[in-house]
Amino acid sequence: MELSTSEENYIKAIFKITERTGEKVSTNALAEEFSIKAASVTDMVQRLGEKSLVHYEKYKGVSLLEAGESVAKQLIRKHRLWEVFLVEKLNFSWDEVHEVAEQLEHIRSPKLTSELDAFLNYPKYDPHGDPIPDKEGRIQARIKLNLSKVQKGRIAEVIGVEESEDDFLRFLSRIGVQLGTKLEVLDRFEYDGSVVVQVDDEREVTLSEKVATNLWVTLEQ
Amino acid sequence: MELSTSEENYIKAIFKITERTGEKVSTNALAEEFSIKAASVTDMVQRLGEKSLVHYEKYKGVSLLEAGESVAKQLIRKHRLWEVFLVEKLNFSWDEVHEVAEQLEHIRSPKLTSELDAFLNYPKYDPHGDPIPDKEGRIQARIKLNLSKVQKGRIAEVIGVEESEDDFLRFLSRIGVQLGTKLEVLDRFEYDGSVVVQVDDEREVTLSEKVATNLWVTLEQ
DNA sequence: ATCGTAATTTAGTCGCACCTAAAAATAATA
DNA sequence: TATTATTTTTAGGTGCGACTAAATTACGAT
Repeated sequence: MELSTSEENYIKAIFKITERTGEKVSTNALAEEFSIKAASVTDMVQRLGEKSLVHYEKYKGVSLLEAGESVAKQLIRKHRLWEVFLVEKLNFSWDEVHEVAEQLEHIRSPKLTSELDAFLNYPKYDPHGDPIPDKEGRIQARIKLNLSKVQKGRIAEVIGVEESEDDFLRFLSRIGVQLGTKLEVLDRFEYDGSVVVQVDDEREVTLSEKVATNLWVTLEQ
Repeated sequence: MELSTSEENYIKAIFKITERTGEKVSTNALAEEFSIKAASVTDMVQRLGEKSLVHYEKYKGVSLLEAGESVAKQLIRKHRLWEVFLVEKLNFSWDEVHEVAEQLEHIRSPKLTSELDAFLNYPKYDPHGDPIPDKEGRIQARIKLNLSKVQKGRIAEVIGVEESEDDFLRFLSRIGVQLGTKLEVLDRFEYDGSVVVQVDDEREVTLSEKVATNLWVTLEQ
């Protein structure tokens, strides 16, 4: 079935909000997401319901049916593959990619997607550390958390940043932190939120709370 | 000014048809191009006229104004850059690229275009041998003609193919012909349209009329 | 359990990009 | 030149995806 860009965006948003809240998605939540009016959302979700992409009951919110879920996963796959491409091949920084990837994800061409995947060497995660669904929509989940939440003694691997201002990225490169870097949390100071870490079993560095909350990591084991 | 994909497509088509015919473009010609009705075209060219992208007079056809021409050239630039990308990096063959490039050319991101250009090493021509406009829309013209039209004694450089069936591409690679190959026309047989060429100052090969008309070349000097 | 507020839907409108049918202008031909 | 044929435009209509205003439903507090 051929979907419009708008329809695709609704489906992706429903997926995203469901993932976050676990609940059926309200018209208001979608209206909020797109900065449009709830009445417009009602229109659209009714149409998506007729196409059997979502389950919709008046006043009770909307959830994805299987067909819709598969559409959402393909979109996320394309979005994240393009993000990898933009960062690795075209010198985009982590926070410049989103807007362009929003456009690129709607390009229709199975060959384009699979060849891009191969060209990028079948990446498993995007530059923000989020997993890239495979052709069948399967997602390699891993727990993604803030460095500021990691307990003393644990070893964490850097998988992304929250916001990537130039200045912050320069700071990271100066202390030798990049994607894949292992950080052992040696100590945490609750009173100012700072953390002492050992970078790649070598240097010891103290990171401010701001830095720590900007770093996405995953735990070893 | 933000243009819709449709508006962009009209502008590109007007540019293309003007280039081919040299005349003002008729509503019918555009209707033909998009397989839609002339009445719909009238609607659109009126809107484009109000936006000062085209010059339009009732019953007299339409032509691009400067603003429109610049839009057209940027679209052609993006289209051809993407074609190079698809062929060189993603293993698309020369005749698979058009449809996807039609979609990709509408992506809005100046950074994407300029970085892609750099990533591809500032190509001057696309896989069909057509020139890629630079950032300012300037086009490096070169005369593109069929190998079947080249006079005896002249040296021609292969710059593209018309249709690229797998079988034809395999044949080319077998006789050592690829983009950039120099062909000296040793002889031409008018009665069956075949041509005898010397490939890269080495092998001598006879090409059928069908092969010769499928090869786009440019002349030395 | 009821009442008031917040959330949601319905009804009607608008621009875009197409359509059909009919009218008008232009071009071709006798 | 007059008539016919073709091209183009106008007028009015449709679905999409947004809107506003008004009606309806659901929910939280008393």
